[in-house]
Amino acid sequence: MPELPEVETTAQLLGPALVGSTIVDVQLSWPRHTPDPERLIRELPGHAVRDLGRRGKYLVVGLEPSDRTLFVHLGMSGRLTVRPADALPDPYARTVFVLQDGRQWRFADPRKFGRVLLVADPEEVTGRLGPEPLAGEFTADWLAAGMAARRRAVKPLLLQQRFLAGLGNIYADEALHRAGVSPRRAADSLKTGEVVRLWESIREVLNEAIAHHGTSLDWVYPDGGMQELLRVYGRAGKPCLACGTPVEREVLAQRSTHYCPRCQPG
DNA sequence: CCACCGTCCTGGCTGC
DNA sequence: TGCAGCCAGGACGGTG
Repeated sequence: MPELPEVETTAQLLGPALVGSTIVDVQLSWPRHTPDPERLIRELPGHAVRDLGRRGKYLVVGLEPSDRTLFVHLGMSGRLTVRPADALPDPYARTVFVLQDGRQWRFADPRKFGRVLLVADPEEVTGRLGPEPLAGEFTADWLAAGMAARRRAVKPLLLQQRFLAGLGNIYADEALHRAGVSPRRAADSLKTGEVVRLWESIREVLNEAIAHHGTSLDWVYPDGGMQELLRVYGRAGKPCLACGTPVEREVLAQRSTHYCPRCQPG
C-alpha cells in the first residue's frame, strides 16, 4: 500500500482543497468499500471537512458540525484526488464525495482493498493501532521493550499495525537495511545498539520519504520522488549501495523481502 | 504467542 | 501477437 509517507503526502496535498468544503452527496459504485453504505449516504452529506490528518496508514477527516470522523484506508491501490465538476469520469472511482461547489473528491481504487469508515468515536479505528513512529510516544526505549517481549521475526512484527502504525513492506525493508538488521532476526534477539539503530532508521526513512512525497507506486503516487532513494526494495540482484553485494529477495511471512546478506547478517 | 494459509480484487508483466 | 499464469504497496480471520 500506500504506507505512512504516501498517506501523509495525500493529507498535505488534499488539505487546502478540502478543508472548509461541504459534502453534499456520496456516490458508491463499490459499496463493499464501507461496512455500512446506507449509513454513509444518509449521515455524511451536510458535513463540512474541518481538518485533514493521518494516523498510521489512515487518512483522518474531521467533520463538522457533528464530531463524526471519516477514515479512508487506501489499501493496496487507493488514490484520492479532487477534480473539477466537469472532469472526465474515472472508471476506478469507487467512492465519490460530491462537494457543494460541484467538485468531486474521488477515491479511486482498482483493487478494491481500500476502506471508508464513518464513526462517532475515532477510537474505534485508532484504538487498534500502535504508536505513531514520528511522534514522541515512539521512543527507542519503547521499541526495545516491545521487541524484547516478542519472539517473532522482526520484519513481520514491524508490519503489524497494532504494534507500530504506518510501516508497510517497502519501508520496513528499507529501515531494516539502514539499521543493518536481518529481517529474519527474532525481535527479542536484537542488542540494544541494534534496536536504537532500527529506531533511528525507521524515523529517518519515513521522514525522508515524506520530504520526497513518497514512493512512486503503480496506481498511487506516480510523482513520488522516493523511488530512486530506495536502497533494497525492488533491487533484487542489484548491488547493495553500501557494500556492492547483490541484494537478495525472498518471501518472509508471505511478503517479498529485500535485504543485503552482508550488511544484514543472520 | 506465533507461523502459516486463505481471502478479498484487478491490472500489468513475463514467458511460452 | 496472444494469452495463461504469476505477481503486487494491506489486513483480517482461522487453524494448529
